[in-house]
Amino acid sequence: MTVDGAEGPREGRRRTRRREQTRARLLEAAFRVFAARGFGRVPIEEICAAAGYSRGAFYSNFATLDDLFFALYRERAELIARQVAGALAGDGAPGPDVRTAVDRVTEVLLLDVDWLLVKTDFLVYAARRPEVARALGEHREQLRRAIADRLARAGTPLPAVLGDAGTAAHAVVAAYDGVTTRLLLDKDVDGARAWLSRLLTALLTDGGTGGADPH
Amino acid sequence: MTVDGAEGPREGRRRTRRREQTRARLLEAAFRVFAARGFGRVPIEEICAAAGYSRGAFYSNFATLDDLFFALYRERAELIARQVAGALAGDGAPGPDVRTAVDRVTEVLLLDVDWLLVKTDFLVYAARRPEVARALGEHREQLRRAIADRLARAGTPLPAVLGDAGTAAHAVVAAYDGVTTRLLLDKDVDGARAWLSRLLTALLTDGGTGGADPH
DNA sequence: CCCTTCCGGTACACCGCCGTATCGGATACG
DNA sequence: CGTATCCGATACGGCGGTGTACCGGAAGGG
Repeated sequence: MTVDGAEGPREGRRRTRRREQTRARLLEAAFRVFAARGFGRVPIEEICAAAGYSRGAFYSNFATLDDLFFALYRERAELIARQVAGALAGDGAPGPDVRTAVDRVTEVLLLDVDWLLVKTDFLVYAARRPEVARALGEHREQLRRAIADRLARAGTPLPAVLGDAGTAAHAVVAAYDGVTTRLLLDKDVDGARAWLSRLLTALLTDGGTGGADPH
Repeated sequence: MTVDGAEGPREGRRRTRRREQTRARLLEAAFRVFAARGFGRVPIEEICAAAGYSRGAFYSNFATLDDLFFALYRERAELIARQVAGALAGDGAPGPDVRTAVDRVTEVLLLDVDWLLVKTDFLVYAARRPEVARALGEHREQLRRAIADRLARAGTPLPAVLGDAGTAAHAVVAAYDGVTTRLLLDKDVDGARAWLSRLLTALLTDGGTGGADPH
């Protein structure tokens, strides 16, 4: 009730230093454990152990395991989104060089199989929870729009079948998802990158040979 | 020890009538429950209840829940494979009408969201078990080859970027997987079908407008 | 029509994990 | 440097699910 005027981070905590530390460590450990064993097969204690804590720390920072999982996804997804946006915006003038942009984004998106594992876990998790599905859908939509913008900026001749940049961006996302599926099974990151690059070339250009040949 | 000569289905069971019945019912119930709640979140008893049995029936027919899950996937996957093969082989002469074949296969593959849910569960399950991943990979390879054959038989001009029919078949599978991912989130089967059709058209032809417009 | 064989129901013991309550030690503030 | 506050470790009760042992009764075989 006191009206101490300052900028006021007054809502909630006071002893935030240590807390954030452990929270971060828990999230990081959770990522490793989830990647290795899959969400839903992981007891809370295992994450705590991996992070070097006991369950008390967990219950002090998260309400439930779903809670942590959601937080984890949010954090990493936003990181990736920023990287992708950076890779898309950061290239030079709105040149028609879509290929370069494609390769750069490909590198960001298909970097880490562990992330793909967790992301897919999150997908099936979301698929059965309308609320979560909406959130995930919006996040994907965001990415899609970034791609569409970049495509539009390029102003290159998109194949007639795809129509506008928005549709083409959908195609790009679909290709990414498709390649991901295969990558989850054969774990061949380099092959997947090459293959995605080739797929995108096929989608975004009318003819023209190109793309690295798949391994 | 008696050598009764007949054709001899003598290995194992004798009271097979009832048994197969319950096994089938358990599998069917498991499919429903897994689709609704996801593998890994389902206690054995829930499946039994859905099938109208008690846990005794389960343990009499399966060793573990993983066991049942695997059997379930095998059964359904082979069913689908047969349907796809049929749809591909069953169309007329090796005409260049790839579009028709595409649409027909699309209908089979994107028929049932429940199946896609279970299939994706199985994917993440397999992604963490090399043995299972190999098996699943081989099954996909089989499907891929059927598609490649059909594509080769069509003898139509595939875009240069994709190269041979085998590569093009990979692209088809990737597109299917990609569309699946989105479908899991928005549950729009008709939209997904139209979209897949369009994607495949873009991939398999050089230019040419075509494909139903997405909803 | 008996009887052998097996199937599926029931009861039990066990274990893993969860969530909470409590407490000692660490940390920021005056 | 004292002290109020918070954080995370530990201990406990409880529940849910598993796997097994046992048994009654159904389904084929003769």
